[in-house]
Amino acid sequence: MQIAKVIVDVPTMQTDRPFDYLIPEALEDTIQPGMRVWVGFGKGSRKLMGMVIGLADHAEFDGELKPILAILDAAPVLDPELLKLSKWLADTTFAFWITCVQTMLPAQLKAAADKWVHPLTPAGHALIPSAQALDDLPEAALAPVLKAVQHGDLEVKYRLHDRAKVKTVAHIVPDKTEAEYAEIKQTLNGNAKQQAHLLDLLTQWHHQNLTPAIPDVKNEIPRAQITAAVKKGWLHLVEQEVYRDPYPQMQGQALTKPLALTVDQQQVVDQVTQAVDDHDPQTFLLEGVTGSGKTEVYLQIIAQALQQGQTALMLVPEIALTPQMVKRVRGRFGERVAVLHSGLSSGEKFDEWRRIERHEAQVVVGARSAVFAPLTNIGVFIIDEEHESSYKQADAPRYHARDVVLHRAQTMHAPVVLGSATPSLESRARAEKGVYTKLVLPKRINQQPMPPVHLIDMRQAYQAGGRDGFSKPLLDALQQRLDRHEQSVLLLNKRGFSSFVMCRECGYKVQCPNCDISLTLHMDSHSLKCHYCGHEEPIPTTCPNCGSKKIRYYGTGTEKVAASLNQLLPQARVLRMDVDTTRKKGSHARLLKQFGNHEADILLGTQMIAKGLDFPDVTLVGVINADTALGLPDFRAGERTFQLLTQVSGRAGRADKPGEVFIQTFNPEHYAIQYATKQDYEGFFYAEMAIRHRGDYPPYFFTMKLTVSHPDEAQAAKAIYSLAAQLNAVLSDSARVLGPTPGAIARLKKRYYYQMVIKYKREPQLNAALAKILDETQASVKNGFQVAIDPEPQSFM
DNA sequence: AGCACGCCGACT
DNA sequence: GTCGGCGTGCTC
Repeated sequence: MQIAKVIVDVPTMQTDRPFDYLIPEALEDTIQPGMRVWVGFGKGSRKLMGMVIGLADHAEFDGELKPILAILDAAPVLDPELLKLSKWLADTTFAFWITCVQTMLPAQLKAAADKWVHPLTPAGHALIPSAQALDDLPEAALAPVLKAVQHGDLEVKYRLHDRAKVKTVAHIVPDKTEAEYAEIKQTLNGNAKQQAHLLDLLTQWHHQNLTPAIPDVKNEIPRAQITAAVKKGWLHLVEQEVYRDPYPQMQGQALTKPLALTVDQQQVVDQVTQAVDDHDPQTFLLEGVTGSGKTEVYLQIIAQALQQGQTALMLVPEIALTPQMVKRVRGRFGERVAVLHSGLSSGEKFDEWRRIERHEAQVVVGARSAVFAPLTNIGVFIIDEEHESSYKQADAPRYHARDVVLHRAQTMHAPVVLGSATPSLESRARAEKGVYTKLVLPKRINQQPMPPVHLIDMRQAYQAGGRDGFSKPLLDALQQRLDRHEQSVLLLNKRGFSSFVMCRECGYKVQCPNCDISLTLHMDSHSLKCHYCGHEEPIPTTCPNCGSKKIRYYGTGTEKVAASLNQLLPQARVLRMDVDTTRKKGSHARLLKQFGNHEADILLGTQMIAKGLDFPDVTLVGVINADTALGLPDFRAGERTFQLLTQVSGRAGRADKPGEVFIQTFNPEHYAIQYATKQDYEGFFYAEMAIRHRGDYPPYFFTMKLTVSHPDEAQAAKAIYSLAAQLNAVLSDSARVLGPTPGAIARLKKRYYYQMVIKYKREPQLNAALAKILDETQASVKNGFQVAIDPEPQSFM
């Protein structure tokens, strides 16, 4: 008797364990761990997707076993390494095992079952003439249908819909001999020109043994002719699987050759390739200033792994923002590269995933979730811009891609390269302790100096002739670029800022009815929106509170700044780039292309313009508000500000045209801003470490955030205090507990949030205690409680 | 999550 | 007397 251990697609604590299922004889030799299956679960005949996590020859469960109903995959979709990784992920992030499995697979493999009603009797037939999805029924029809099901007039069946659609293209296969085609051509009417042409082509294809794809010949013959020819038996069509290529424009291009390396670069490449050769799972921290040639170093390291017959995994923060990186990697390794990121359609993602799984791609470039790419025999892992907070997933499973990489690298015995101009404090501190090997690229390639950075004290800006948030020096510098036909980039640090509507008379701000925050102004849709729950309402003309007409817009959105620029520099063409103007797929690339084509003089945008921009004619970078993030109650505020300023500063100037940077700030003496001005990472690191040490923050302490929410505020508060008491009982004296406190947004989607943060050095009992808490609170989930545990949270609000 | 079992109010 | 409300407990 063969038994399969299956975890089912029910993400709850009680079901977060394997269940035993009987393997039908017919499936005995086929079924393997890592395959998705279809199983019945629970009373009734509810059917679900499950994942086989192991096989056994006897059941541990002594009740009656249900059988596996079907296997959904011809081959395992998770190999043993990834299957093990899924369990590790569940344990370390306090997430359900099945949730981890789902996040590791492309969305198209998330199979779900729909309920369909089928008529059984004439009475049932009268109600539902033919089979129909239960979810499609109008609300009102539901009750009588359910009644009919109980009476036996209708039957509910489960229909599994796997979204894993494979795209195919029809190919033309000539069915007759050349002689036969010639014969047919004789019988044609003289004006049947298209048919004659098709016969000529068929003759030619038959001769050359070709089976062309329809899209490739659709300009030569109309589709109708082909359909008619199929009927006449001249040819038949064969559907062939194709991959949806996210970068078709790169096909067939010649591969780039490795570039000559500087002495510094060569040293880095040598050290890492040595570790690749030795299968030495050590971690390198590559500290390289902007323009120091990190990418070429990555490419040559990857080449070494490939040469050994191994594969390579490279993570980048968000590919949509760094198209150049994909271009460079694909340019070097061509078709061997698979790309995985959120900008792809789910079909494209699925196809790239399958190319990896079938070993057709050996190099993967992707954003956070690409860390689960089904590569085998990985020779090297690379994380570019390793300090980026987007590597941490904000919702379950709350993993950090860096930790997953380090774990996979251990099992694969492969080295890891963490690259950044401004490494995270955590990584840099590990290098300090010798846990990571520090590598440095201190110089920009071509010896180009860093652009001079001017700090502008905004407390005096208005006396000195500044207007509308722009200081005089920045305005002058912008005007100068306009005169010289050079381009400028303006960064609006939007973190902690949003545009809102406020009444001048009574100070009333329009709030979201579901959440405890102000609504954000959107001029494009002429409405107020809640960024958290999606609530939308029209902009009021009078104050809802006091009835005054003196309602006006506040904030520093890019719209408002663009409007000011229009007034101050009327001749400047301004391109806005933010979440609003880049929401549509491809609009990001389109805007960048426009700017690259000189269709605008000034690119104005938020965080997203700080990354990967590379325009030779940009000679001015201006930061409108450097310090909006500094006021936030977040111990990483200084680090984030330093990183952002350093990053944008590197965007100004090229070899022939020296650049300049202007940073406007209300805190010119702040250490993060000071060190950023001097482009002094090491100085910043030691200053920040001292502060972290004083405050018992990472990297000196680990952190763990617990959040409890409930529709009733008192319930939520009560629950978090009881959790705090439970944890305090197991924590040692060296641990620090912050809170409990109400969440920064105390109410969200009609739920009240309370949270606490634990800072600790070593708490052997903590994980077990948290697991226990999760287990116990699960029982209360149906009473409206939600508990979330976030290891090393990125946000403390 | 879903579905069934189970124990208390307004109806044929 | 029954139909049906949703509390609670299990799912191989």
